[in-house]
Amino acid sequence: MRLLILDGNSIINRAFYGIRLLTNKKGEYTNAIYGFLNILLKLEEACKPDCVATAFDVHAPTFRHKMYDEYKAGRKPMPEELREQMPALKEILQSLGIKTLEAEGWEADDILGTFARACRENGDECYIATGDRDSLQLAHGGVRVMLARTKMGQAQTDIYDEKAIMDEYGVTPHELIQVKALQGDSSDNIPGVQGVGPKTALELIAKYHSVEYIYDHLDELDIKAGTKAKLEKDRDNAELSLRLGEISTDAPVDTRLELYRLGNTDMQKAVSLFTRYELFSLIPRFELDPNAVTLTDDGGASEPEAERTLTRLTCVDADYLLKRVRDSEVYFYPNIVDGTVTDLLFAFDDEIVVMPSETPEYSYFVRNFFEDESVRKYSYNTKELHRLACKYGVELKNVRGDIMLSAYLLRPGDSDYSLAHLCLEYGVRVPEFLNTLGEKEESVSLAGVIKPLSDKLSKLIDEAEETELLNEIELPLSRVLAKMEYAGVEVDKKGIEEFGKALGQRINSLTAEIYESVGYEFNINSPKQLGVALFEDLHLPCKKKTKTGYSTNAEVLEGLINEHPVISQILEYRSLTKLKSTYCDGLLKVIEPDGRIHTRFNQVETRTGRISSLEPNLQNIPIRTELGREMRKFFIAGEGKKFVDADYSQIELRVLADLSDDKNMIDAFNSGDDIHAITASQVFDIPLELVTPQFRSRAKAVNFGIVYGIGAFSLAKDIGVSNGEAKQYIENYLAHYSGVDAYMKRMIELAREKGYSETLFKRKRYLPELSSKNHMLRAFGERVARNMPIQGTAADIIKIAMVRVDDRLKAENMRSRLILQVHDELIVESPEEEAEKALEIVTQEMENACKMKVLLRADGKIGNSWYEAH
DNA sequence: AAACTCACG
DNA sequence: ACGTACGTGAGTTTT
Repeated sequence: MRLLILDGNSIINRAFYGIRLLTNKKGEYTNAIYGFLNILLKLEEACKPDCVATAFDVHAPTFRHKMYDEYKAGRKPMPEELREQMPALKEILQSLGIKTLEAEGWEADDILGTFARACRENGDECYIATGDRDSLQLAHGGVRVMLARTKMGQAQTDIYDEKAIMDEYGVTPHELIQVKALQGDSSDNIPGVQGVGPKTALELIAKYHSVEYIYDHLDELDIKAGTKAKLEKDRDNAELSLRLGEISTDAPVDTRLELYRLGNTDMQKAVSLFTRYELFSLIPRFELDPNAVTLTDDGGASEPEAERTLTRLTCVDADYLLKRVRDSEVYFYPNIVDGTVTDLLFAFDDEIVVMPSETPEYSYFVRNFFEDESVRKYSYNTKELHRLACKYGVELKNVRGDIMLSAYLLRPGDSDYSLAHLCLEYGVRVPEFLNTLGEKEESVSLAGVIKPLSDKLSKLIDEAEETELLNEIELPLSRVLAKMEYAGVEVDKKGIEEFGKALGQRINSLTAEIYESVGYEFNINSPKQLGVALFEDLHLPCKKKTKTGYSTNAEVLEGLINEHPVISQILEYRSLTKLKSTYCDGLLKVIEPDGRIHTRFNQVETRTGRISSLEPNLQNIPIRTELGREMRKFFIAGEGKKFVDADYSQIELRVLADLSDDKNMIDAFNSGDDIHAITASQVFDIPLELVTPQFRSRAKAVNFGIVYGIGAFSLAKDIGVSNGEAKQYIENYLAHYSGVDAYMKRMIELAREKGYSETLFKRKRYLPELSSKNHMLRAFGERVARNMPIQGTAADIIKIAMVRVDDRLKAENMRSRLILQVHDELIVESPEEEAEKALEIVTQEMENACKMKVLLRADGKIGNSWYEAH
């Protein structure tokens, strides 16, 4: 038989420090559990054991004293975030049928040693898994030690047997104890011989094999006088160390291997624990069957749902299917391959009807089905369906539900909204479907979950009071976004190419100048090489470090600008290469055959409710520097058209004024537009007419800071004043805008009570961080509790505006089209003769999207390019 | 895959 | 005593 036995404490420690802190939605830490189970899988895969056991330390009551010594010796006590995870891990291991072994007064490695001896004596194979090199001494007589390492987040194991240890250390495993007795180990309180390090110790043992022999023959041996003296002086310590360093082999544990055989998984318990700790990706890897259990809404488990048998039917008669869905609620799943919708699969009770994209009638069916207003449609990822509708020149009408959008509203921090994953999270059974060849057909199974998931999620959305948000904002928005993606934006390809070429030339000459300044050639793009060049070879003062080396970011470099001429060359190099690679080369790669760029808007990405743009990201096209801004000249309106661009003026601050109901701030907005100047006048107590640009800009920074959940330190850094001064600014601010002060406090309190923050439109963000024992995390949660309602409400408002602009353009039969959104800015491409009217519509709908205590102002402009229009 | 840097609101 | 503002996506290098 083959046994795998783990040093639980050692492995969970590696896991904890190797993976960043993770929590489930209740705020329970899970990173060490996740990491441990990951390593366990790797180990099982590597040695294919018949039996598995895990050993944990249990210290005797006298441990307290030892702990104090250890603490003094520099060993850190187990952090609270890790301690909390231990009981959960043990429970999970038990549910997987893996016994956990503990013996009071014994350490885990003594238990490992005991099993190693038992296996040796009984002729069983033994694999010992640990992160601690001390256990290498056990690797003899057929016992192997697997050293677990977490290298860059990846679990890795190295297997050591007797030979591998000889090869690496030049001594036998048992002799490693002798080596350690001489060199000592401060973290284990093993004194060793003062002044003898690993090198000398290894040398001595390789030559003489044991501490005893060395001391018995000390006079005769050929050892350097200095070393001899040290050995003589610490003889007692060496002998004590020998006893301390040897792992026991007689811990009181039951070593009968048949007790530890794999295969006694408590499926229900395991699945519900994996679900509770949200270890979804591990469920299939541990070969757990998510259908073994049905989770009740409160997180408990009940008897599994009955197996459903699906029948698959390929539709051969489009009219028949059209008739069958008329006047009813229809649940269907679009199969998406390479980003485009192919087949549509309709779920009727337990019959799935497939409309394959290859059928001649597909196009006829799609047009009629999409436009049929009598069908109440429930599906998944409706934005893709709306895009398909654009392609066919029709509209997808009467969409009542989108599982992806509902799932996003319920848990906006998740990163995986695939149907399979949602079924795990919400405990929906995935019916299996095998075709006539006996192969699984995933798309059929997924079609089968559309209705049960829709039902479950819509109930939860209702309970969260997010039904209106879903129906009035997100669902209609998905259609608008699809149309924007479909329309795309025209770019001047030649212009970008030439700009890129010019940048390339300047980059080349800068590169040469930088090599000249530094004195040799290196990769300027490598922060590592650049750090060496600046801070070692040029001896520039290093002010900040990252966790891997020198920090070379723009802020650091700007601080060094007077130290050396190469700094400004590097800064220019950085800004030019960024422009060239991300914007010129990057955009050229994604121009489609129609000469336009079709970005994709992600509606289910941000935790605050904003949308994001990807492949390419058109929400971060340069504007802050003049050269970067040039890029915007290449985004142009089509032939005979204009860009109509409108952006909200200070929407987040206006939202804050409204939400906080701060009389002073509301008055400020209603009395004039220059909010930053008014703030400066109030915070710095100067008459409005006397506010200098410098004070205005400081006030602006304070305004931003307030929205972000400000700290004095960061504000000070941002505007270059002392810490105390920044603190004074914030205090003055909150004294003048006392409504804001009270509001911020209320937001944190409310979020702590409810466990989430929410926007005016009830969009929620869950904040387990607020109940964290970690100060940093909790402080972060508090900043988010202040920021999310503001950023999120602003996001909700522009979404409403987008839907209304789209509706108006349609209602007025216009050919103008919304094409881009950049958080507080909307861009419409408009036939020249419609531009003025489009401008009026956009600004009007933006300003009236939401009735607030202050006016929402939108400024608009018309131009031939994005550069001109913004 | 992670770290670093930097573009935007 | 600690580390330091909210929200994103992409290119490059390094492990």
